[in-house]
Amino acid sequence: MAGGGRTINVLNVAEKPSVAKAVAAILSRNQGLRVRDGRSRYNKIFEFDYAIRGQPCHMLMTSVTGHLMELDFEDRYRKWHSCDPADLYQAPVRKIVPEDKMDIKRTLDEEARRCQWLVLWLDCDREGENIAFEVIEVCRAVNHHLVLRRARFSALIDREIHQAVQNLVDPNQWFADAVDARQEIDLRIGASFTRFQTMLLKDRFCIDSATDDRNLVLSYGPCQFPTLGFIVERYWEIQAHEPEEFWTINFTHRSDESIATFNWMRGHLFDYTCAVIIYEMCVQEPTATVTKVRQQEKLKYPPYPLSTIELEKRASRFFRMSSEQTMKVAEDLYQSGFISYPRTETDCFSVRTDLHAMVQEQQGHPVWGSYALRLLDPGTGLWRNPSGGGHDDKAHPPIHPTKFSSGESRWSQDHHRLYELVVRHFLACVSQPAVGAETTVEIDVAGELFSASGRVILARNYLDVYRFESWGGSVIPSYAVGQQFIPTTLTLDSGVTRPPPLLSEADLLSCMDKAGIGTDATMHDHIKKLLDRFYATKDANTRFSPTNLGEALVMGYDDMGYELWKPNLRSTMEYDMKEVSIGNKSKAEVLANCLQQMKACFLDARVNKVKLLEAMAIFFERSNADEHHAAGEIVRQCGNCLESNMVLRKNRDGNFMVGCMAFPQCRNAVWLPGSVSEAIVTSNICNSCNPGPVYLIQFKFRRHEIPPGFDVNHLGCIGGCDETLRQLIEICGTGSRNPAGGRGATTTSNNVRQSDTRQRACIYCQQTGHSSGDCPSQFSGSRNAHSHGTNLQSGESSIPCTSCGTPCVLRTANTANNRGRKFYSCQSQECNFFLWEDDINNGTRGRSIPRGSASNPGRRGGRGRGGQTGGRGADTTFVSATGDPLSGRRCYVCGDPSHFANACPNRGT
DNA sequence: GCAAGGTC
Repeated sequence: MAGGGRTINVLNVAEKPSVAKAVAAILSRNQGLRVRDGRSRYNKIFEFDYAIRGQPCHMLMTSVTGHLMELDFEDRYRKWHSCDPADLYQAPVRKIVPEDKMDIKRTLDEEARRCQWLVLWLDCDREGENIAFEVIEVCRAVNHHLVLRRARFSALIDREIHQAVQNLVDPNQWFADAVDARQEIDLRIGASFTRFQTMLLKDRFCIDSATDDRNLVLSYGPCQFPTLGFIVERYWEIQAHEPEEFWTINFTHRSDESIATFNWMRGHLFDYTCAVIIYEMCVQEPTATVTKVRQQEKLKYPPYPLSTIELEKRASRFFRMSSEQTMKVAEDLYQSGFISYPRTETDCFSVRTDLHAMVQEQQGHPVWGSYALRLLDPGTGLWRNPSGGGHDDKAHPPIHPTKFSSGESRWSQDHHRLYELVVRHFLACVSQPAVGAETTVEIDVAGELFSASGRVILARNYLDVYRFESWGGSVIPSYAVGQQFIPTTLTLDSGVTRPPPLLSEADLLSCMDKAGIGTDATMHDHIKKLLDRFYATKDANTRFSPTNLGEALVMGYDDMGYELWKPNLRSTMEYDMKEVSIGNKSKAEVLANCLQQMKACFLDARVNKVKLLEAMAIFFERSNADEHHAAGEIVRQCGNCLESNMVLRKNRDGNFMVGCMAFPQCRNAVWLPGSVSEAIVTSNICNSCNPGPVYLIQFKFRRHEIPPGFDVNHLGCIGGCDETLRQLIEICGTGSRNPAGGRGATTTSNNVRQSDTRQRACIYCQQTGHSSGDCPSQFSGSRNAHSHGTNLQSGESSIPCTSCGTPCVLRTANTANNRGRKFYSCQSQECNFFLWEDDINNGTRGRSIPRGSASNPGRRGGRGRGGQTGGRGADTTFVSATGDPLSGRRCYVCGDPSHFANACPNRGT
């Protein structure tokens, strides 16, 4: 770039009007800056003269508003019935400027024609780079000779902007490619699954949530579904929770000064007897000896500078504002100049930011003005340079006030609240942390350790301005090591574990942030979409529950074994995009790979659509239109409800069954041997079974799973006449599973969710249709799993363990909650099967309890996995707080010193 | 009538 020469026209394009204005003001130093309208009313054109490396330039500075183009399928694939949704994985796509962006395009067309250079001032992230190429495409189309240059800047600060324009670079194709790939994948997956599940389910079920079901769309998207997944997963976790009683010892001590509450350092025990024994020891020797007194200064730090997600989370927590409303109000405050750009990941201020000036602006405020004054007074020592949270999007600063206001007349309550939050948060960030003095005291009572702590606030500092947070103080008496005293109260108290709460909006945003679902600018959109699509609801406490529709969809895909509702898919895509953006992988390679996998997944989901239909049928009535869609091959008429047909189905785990189509109203089912690898309904009819016709099924068994003498191919009948099938069911068992706990059993709704009409299964063979009392497998001789290997005494009640086949013995519980209640427990050392006797009559098939949680016979797996469940902290291992076994003590049940009562094998007999 | 990402 040689200096001097003729003046050239330079078209500068920013991502949004505010950036165009700011850059123009900085570069022109407000000297000779002219403004005129373009074709779009929002996107003004600024004009000024400037020299780039000595080259005199007439600068035209304008903007777009985000993406200029949209990706969509070519016209002939746009109509929903125009093609098979599977075709959308290779249907041609194109980028076009949508109608509402045409006026911006016209401005660019007109201005680009008369310019020699195009300088791109888009945000310096991947999306910005992609928008840069959209602008290039539009401008180059009207002017092939344009010289293309990219300005790289990380903040709208004088030095940064001048430096950027003097050091122009090339646009980064890799960054733009990564976004192209993301757009295409999102479009193809979203459109194919949305069309598929909408067309599959909408007319088959009476979905009552929609007011007008002609417009009902059951959308699928790689961000909205994982977001729904978080809500459903937590909901299932709550459903699966079984309260457990626990016991804890509380100790208080009152002195002249105050009262101290000492917490048991074991936390709590689930074994009542163990707790009682320890409690009795404490009662017998109640003298407490102080073993430790620790005094510490504790600091409570102010929050990091405000990013979008934190703004949304805090507005939700402090004001119960929805993230959508927060962003709407923040946008308005930004547009009118009161706060900085509200979509930012950055949570640290640049060292060049003039923080003092920002604080000075606030000193006239009637409420927090005096705090601002104290901050500015070096004598108070209140000022502290803010620390950062380590995030920087290199495009925008943290959200902070940009203009003083003591409240505008047109502001709504939410405007007032949000502006106040932004200002107080900012003032807190540049303040000293609160200081407290904490005292922790540990005492020993009969070998048991207890602790208590107190806190005195020494300096509130930032808490004076950040009224949304508090830090409680509490006073306890003074203690000295070796001091002894007698408790004021010493009690054994019970409590129960509680399930975790439903996800709040702040929780949901955290989950999304952690899993990389959405961006700061779109997270609230995804949450809103779930509400708009009737997939979830939000209560007055900002907590989310899935609707029947949302739960059914997730359940359907879960039953298929797919994690389409989990965040992994998005994370993988994000990883691939990163690879494209740094040149490790090509766009074509990532697209081909991802789309091939997703198409296979789509085709597979379509084969297994019966899972979605079954899940929907749990919650919704079938509509008349469904008559034509049999979800399987008909085997016979149902002999139970006499209304519907029995059809052959394959489960997620690959096992076959024949079930009534009226499920869940009718739960008649015949489970087939677990060794079946293939099953096809034939047109052959059984000659002996009634009422007919009963169509024969061509089975293929896995060779290594059936005994010698049986053929791998078998033309069988499920009507009851088939001896071979009956024997194989006895030998190999069936593929049926214990229905997972925690879903569909407890919530009520006006939809069909039939927990109480569940047909009970026989505990021996797990078939429905008969009870355990008349199970045919009980009389069929030597192949019975439970007839061998027994060492039961005669007359002792037993059942076979449905987990491992070893006989279970009947025992009597001796815990506080269940004293006297009988239960079966498996005799095998390797198996943890457990079943309450009275549950047998409820159709429960028992459960296995994890090793090492001896006092926890009731926890059910459920669908909820991972994450914390409420309350269960300490296990019941009988060791002291230091980890040493309590010396000299023995199991109180059997006297054996090698273990304690909680691990005693004889406990409860 | 589908996605998610920009932004007004």
